[in-house]
Amino acid sequence: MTNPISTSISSESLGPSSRRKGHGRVTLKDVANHAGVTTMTVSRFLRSPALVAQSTAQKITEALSHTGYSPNLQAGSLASGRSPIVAVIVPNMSHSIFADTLHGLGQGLQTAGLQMLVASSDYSLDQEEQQIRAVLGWAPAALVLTGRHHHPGACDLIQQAIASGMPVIEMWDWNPQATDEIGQVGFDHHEAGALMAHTLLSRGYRDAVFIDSGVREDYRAHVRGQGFAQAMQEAGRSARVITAPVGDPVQAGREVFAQWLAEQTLPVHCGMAFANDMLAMGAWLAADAQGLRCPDALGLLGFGDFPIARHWGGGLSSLQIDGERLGRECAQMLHMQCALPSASTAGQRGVMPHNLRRQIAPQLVLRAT
Amino acid sequence: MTNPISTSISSESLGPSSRRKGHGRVTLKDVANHAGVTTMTVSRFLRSPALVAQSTAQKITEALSHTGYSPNLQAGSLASGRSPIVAVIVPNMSHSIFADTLHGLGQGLQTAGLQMLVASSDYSLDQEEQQIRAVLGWAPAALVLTGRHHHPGACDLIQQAIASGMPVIEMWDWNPQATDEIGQVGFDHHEAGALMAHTLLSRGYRDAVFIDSGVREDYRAHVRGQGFAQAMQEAGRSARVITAPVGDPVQAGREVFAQWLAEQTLPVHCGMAFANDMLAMGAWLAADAQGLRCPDALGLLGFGDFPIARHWGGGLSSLQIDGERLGRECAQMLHMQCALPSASTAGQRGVMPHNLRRQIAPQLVLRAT
DNA sequence: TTTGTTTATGTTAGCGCTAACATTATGAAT
DNA sequence: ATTCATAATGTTAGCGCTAACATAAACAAA
Repeated sequence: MTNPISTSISSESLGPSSRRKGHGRVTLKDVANHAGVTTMTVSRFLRSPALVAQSTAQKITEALSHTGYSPNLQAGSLASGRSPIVAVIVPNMSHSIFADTLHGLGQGLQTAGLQMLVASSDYSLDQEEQQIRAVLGWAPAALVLTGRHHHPGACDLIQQAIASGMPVIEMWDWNPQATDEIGQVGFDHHEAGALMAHTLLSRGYRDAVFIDSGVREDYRAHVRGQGFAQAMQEAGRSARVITAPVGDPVQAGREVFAQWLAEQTLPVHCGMAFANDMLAMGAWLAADAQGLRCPDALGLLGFGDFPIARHWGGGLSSLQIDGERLGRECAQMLHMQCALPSASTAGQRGVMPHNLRRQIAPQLVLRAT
Repeated sequence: MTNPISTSISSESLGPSSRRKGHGRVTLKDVANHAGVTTMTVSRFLRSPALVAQSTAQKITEALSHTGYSPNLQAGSLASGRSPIVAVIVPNMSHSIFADTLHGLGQGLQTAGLQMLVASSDYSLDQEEQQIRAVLGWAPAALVLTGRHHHPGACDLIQQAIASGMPVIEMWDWNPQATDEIGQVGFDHHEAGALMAHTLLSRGYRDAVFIDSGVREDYRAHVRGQGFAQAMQEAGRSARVITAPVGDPVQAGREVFAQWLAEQTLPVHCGMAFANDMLAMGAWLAADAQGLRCPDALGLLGFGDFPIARHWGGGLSSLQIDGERLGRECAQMLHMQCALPSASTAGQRGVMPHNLRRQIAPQLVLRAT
């Protein structure tokens, strides 16, 4: 009796010719044996304690702690056809916006006892399809994707998933034409771009440009650029979009600004909208070095409102997206759909009261620039 | 024949009295029926194609694409006792360092066909234990934790996991006394703190303070503070550590600096080391506002070398930790241990050639401050 | 031919759990 | 008592897959 815990051995006698031995873990059977009941009773106790008698419950509780039982979720999910896993695919988890989103999503799911299987597609639709295929193998309770554009093969998988009753959410974007069965948690990037244009114009800049991200696959940034350009055009102004180089975004912002400035005839008085705050910060640095101050000579408007933005050069104006809230909203939407083993909601799966759309409106934050 | 795909129906005739119907997915059986072989042959083909005849392989390939089969990983893992899941627990996934780490880890695992189940403990050891318990239910291929301090209950779980042959890694820290069976990927925070002290002293500051994080549970920051203080003491200087307020770290840096400055008798000439770059940036702002310039009046040394650090006020000096690399190193270490179904490595699990330690040395980056 | 060896597939029995039904105690109503 | 409802537990089968063994076919060696 060196170790009182985990002395239990599965399949009691371990018959001489057992063709397959367990993997050494404590199983329901161990607990049941210890408590003097069947596995079903223990299972029932774990699932809905109200259904077992007080006296039995006590014995089981004792047996559980004595054996140190931890349920095998693979077996449980396989048998019940329900899984506590939510699969999430983001383009990149080190970008602060997606990191925030994952954080919010994770926290939100946790409270519902759901777990998060995460993969990053690295902004590649091909990879995304692979990932979707891989995670669907777990028959997750739900699938959370980033954006509305997917590889055709991925679309098939998504359709199949939806058809089988699995909730699917596209986040960080807004697709009014999406099937009513795909959740949408995000905002319209075209509109966001337009908002940036209008903001700059209303602040008195006669002209404005959009500095787009150099990451070719970041189509949401490009769409903002298009929205920006269209709004400018509709206002009768030039609709210029410049693409920043790839690499360190702050440096890219610096460079693209310097390049742009070289083409200008002084004195400059222009609005600049950026695909993200980092680019804006870089531009601010380059401008500041040239003695160009905001908001007189220039109006800089970033995107994302990263935590440092408020502290940058007296305050960088930006379009704030609350990534964490976005994640939490996804989680909340899933709470309603993944109705866990709450016997009441049995029957139909994926009870979606049609409010599968949550618009997370960007918040305009005007500061010194 | 409206839909050529997924016309297959499991358990062929769906006998009149089948007590349990499948969940509607395409199963191995469907593929096997279509190809005219048994499920075992299909399974074998998927696992090690070399073992089935050319002609059969072709029929199976055809059947696979015709049915759109996607394996049920729950069932597979349950039957084989192997799981492609790696469970990862971080304190917070929105902090850029951990986000970078997750990114690196995710990318690294992906290449090995491993998937990542992520949970964040929110810097709470209690929550961490819960999470560990939850993820262990999936009998993951490995467990990756952050830091070397855990709840006693968690330690039991970890020991049990190790005993059952599961690779466990503690990252972002360095515990020379750890069991040889717990992987260590990180660095010694005490030493890192000492390095910060020595750096400031060698730059000519006669005195220096450490600004600690206000997050009580961020013990790694506190340990750096202790290392800093001890090194200062050993150098015969004052060993002052000040704790910043909680909340927006940049703001906290501002405030803590202002407070500190109020206690000084001018002119100031002091080194300051910070628990992270954000705090340092805040202090820089407050100092700059007072006309105190670096490196003459002050020597600021951040920690983490966040991407903006190089652009902050002409360049913020910092101790760089490559979070992404840290994650990749973890992944690489796991590659070796989670030897996937490569028949050759059968037999013992967790073949660890004792090199379960990877020191990720912080890199000193000296800039303007 | 017999025997052995290899190659390709099939059979059986489970992995650990839970849905669905079956059964037995327990008490209340007739 | 008899009947019926309810509460508490047990039985059986099977989720979809794979390990381990068994078999059959093909060919070489004796």
